[in-house]
Amino acid sequence: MSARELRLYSLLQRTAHRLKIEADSAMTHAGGLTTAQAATMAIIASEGPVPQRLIAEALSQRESAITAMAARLLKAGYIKKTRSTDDARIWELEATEEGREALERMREPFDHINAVLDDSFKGEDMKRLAGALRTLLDKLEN
Amino acid sequence: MSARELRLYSLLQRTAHRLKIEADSAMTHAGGLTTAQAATMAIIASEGPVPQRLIAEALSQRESAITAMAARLLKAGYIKKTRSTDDARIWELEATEEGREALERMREPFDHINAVLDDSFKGEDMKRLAGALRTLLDKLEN
DNA sequence: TGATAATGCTTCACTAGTGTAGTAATATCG
DNA sequence: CGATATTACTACACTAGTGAAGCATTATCA
Repeated sequence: MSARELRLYSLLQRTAHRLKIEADSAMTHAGGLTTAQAATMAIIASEGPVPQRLIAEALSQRESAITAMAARLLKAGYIKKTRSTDDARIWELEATEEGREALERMREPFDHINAVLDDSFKGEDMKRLAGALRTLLDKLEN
Repeated sequence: MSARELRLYSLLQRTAHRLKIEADSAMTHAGGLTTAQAATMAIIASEGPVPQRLIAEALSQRESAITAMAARLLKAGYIKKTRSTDDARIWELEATEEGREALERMREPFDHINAVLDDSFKGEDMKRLAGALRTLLDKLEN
């Protein structure tokens, strides 16, 4: 079976897209963050004060995407930006108390998404799927 | 192993995102279409004159997304829109000769993407991955 | 040390999607 | 038959990303 026959590319894209919609719906319903914002906040909250470049790397995105995202999170009052004292080119992002609370509210809807996933394929299959995705991602990131 | 432990959600999103970038790069290099445009064109070209609603369904998208995409494809001269004679609410989309040619040019870059996929996991693994994704997608679409 | 390169971020125009609120056109039903 | 609901699409404001060009700041090296 080839990727072409299985239409693997479009299957992957469509599944990721639908899953994102499901997650966004659960999250905006719980109030506060979108999935993209939650992904960014999760890094900022756990990694302490973190330069934008590292966030871009962690999310496989461009720095310009983080500039825009940081502006939205800043406007919402979820993060604060401060210049690094070591290197004046670097902006460090840090979560505010409000940001941490918003992220905390996302725990439940995110559990829902994980439940959908856990429900779809159990144990060995799940591990194999994760392994396959990781292999592919590593290949794509060289 | 749970979805949470494996960070399956973010792994899936990130992999889909990176793969899309790879595909878009190959396709725009070959000239003409983006992956999103190619996906839409593929349906229009094979399905003959097709109402926008059906394209939205096939791609798991909203109709407003198809309105916008159709406008871009129309502007590029790749499709034509005609009112259905049966039902005056329906716009039917059809590929122009130029559109078919552009789609044809995407065959090679798309083969490249499939090669990356075929290269990442062979035979049984591939089939299992496709099966897992399909299961999940079906569940999400109810 | 001083010119040049590299780095971190921003800006801009663009694609691509959601979701909500519309507008015609068609279907349905008392 | 006419009121009402449904359908197919559009318009709009928004999020979220790319990619290229540009601007300070820091690093590198002849």
